[in-house]
Amino acid sequence: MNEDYLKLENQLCHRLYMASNGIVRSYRPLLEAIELTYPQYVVMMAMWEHKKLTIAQLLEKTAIDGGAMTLILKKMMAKSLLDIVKDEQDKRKKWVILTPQGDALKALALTIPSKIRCSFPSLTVDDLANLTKLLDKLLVEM
Amino acid sequence: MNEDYLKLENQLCHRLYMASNGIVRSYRPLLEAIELTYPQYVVMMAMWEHKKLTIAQLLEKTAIDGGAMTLILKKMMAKSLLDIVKDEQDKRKKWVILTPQGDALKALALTIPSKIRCSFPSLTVDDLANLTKLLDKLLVEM
DNA sequence: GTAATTTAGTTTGTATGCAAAGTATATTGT
DNA sequence: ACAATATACTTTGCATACAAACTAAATTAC
Repeated sequence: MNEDYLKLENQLCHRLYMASNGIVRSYRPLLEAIELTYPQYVVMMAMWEHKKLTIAQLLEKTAIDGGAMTLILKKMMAKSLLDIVKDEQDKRKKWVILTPQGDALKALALTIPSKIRCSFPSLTVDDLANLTKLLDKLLVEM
Repeated sequence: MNEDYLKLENQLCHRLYMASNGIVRSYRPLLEAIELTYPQYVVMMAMWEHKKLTIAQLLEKTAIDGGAMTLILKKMMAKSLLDIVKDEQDKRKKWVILTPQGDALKALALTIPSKIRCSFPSLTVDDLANLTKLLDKLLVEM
């Protein structure tokens, strides 16, 4: 119960908090160019890959909050990136469907990952792999 | 420019996003017991260590947004955890000062770090050290 | 020594995370 | 069949991140 345990400098959570905010900050200028916020970009990545998902599946894949998702999907539908249609069998379900415009946006996003990668030159490929592995180990316990 | 680069599964940013939200989520029940939000806890950790900081110093140490900080400090002052006083020399500056009540709260927070640690048993001490090192490497480039 | 700039902090507007409550539909138990 | 429960999603209220605009005070430039 050393009181150093409460020093900010010793908090993994604070590093994660700063790193997550910082990463999103570094995406922002790139995403502004294609008029997406970071969570909207996360939704688009899921949709580019799967083309069609229920809202529940999208929530599970993106880990975005459900309440926020409703608003995010509304905005993205208003921009014609997605369509949302009710399931005929189970009327509680809704399908999110990638539109041709949404799919076309992928071409403009393709350069983003490498640009971001270039913002962190000191991190080696090994560093990134290790960080990924450690974060996955953390994430499975949540 | 492989299109796998846009798969959610391959995004470090998304892992950071989920890990940061998840960690804050795991602190929430512990912090509710002492009526603090996570950013308020971060402010308190800085104040427990330094007792007295200008708002600018607090912003620098916590990496909390300036606009958000104004509101956070107002709430914490309302709870008598902190006082805020203007600097006599430089009237732009304000000092944030830990109150005795704020200092006393530290005793109730002392058990938090070890409780959080216990939520992640699969992460070894080495894992935590490595994660810290890698996040620091990322953070210096921001 | 006054204008221009910088610094410290606040305010405003938008987007999100989250809990809790609410709505509608489907499933289960009996 | 019908009541109780569970599932899918939305809404509401609060806390925060962030950019941009703003105020006030200090510093710099000339």
